[in-house]
Amino acid sequence: MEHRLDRIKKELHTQRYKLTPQREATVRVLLEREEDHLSAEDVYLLVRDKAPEIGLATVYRTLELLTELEIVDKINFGDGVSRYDLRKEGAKHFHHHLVCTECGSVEEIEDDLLEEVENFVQSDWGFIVKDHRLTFHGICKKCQDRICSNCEAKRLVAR
Amino acid sequence: MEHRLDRIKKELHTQRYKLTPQREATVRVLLEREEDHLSAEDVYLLVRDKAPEIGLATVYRTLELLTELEIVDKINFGDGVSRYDLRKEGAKHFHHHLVCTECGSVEEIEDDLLEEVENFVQSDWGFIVKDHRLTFHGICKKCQDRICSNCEAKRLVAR
DNA sequence: CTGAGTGCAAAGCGTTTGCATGTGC
DNA sequence: GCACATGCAAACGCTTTGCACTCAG
Repeated sequence: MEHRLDRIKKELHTQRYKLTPQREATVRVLLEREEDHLSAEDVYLLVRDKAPEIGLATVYRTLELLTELEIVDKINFGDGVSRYDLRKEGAKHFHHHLVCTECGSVEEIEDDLLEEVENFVQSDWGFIVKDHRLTFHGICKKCQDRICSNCEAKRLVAR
Repeated sequence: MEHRLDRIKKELHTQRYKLTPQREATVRVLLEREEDHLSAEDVYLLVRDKAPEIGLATVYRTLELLTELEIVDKINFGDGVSRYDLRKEGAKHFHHHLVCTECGSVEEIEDDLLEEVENFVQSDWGFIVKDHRLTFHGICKKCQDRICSNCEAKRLVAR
């Protein structure tokens, strides 16, 4: 954890950006809540616990900066809010998301599911892939159990 | 074309929605510009040519209705605007998109690239997939030729 | 010391909503 | 005729920006 914070600090320094307490607090929040998919507002509220005087605009500016530096990914699940997701260290590709339409929970998939598909797009369409976004919408395990007793069966038959 | 319009009209009728000139004009625009990925504003401007008195709010309401009826898909490429894409008739799945980061052009891929991936998500994660969104960001063929003479070579080596 | 960074409030922008009016069925 | 649909303008929510002030390097 501290290790990753140091890396990010170093990256900021390398790019001639100043290391302000606000920026450090924001990065700390992102590291602590890595599993979540926080909106700017979420981050703002959490950072305020550490640094009460911080402004929402600064959080936006910091998140934009971190996006430019490719330290976080800005993602959008179609609900009108941008969410910010720390990039996994050493990850060659973006992770994918499973968004539950029942409870709104978001799971992450680390596996590289798209290697073949990207090769196809590159060879058959002549499109150089730089980045991708893959999100599945559906029903998570927990909600299946909650709302529907025969979902297990459904799951096996589905598609 | 007329055939698809009739189908949509019938669908509206079946669901007890009124067939107003505004709704018909909006659907016509979507049919005519099927290949584009129009924003609500885009649709509004095009519909206004056919029905000058229409209001932007009506366009939004119509697009929302068509989304509910699964006649169009609301998509979001992360630029802060919702775009509306007519569903292909008889398509079992959503098409995917190639967004060029150079010129902003959007190509569509009809092939079902995700069958295997969805099966994996369903069996290994117990997540019932209802829908997906897949977008690749990168450089389209045209821009490759324009900005970079050795892109052809790059493309073959890439990844 | 100096310019990058900040907080605040105001503005921007896409989208939604309240309400009086209009119109398909 | 009547409920649904529309047009307009105001409201909304997220995000960006202008500006004077602050502080990291």
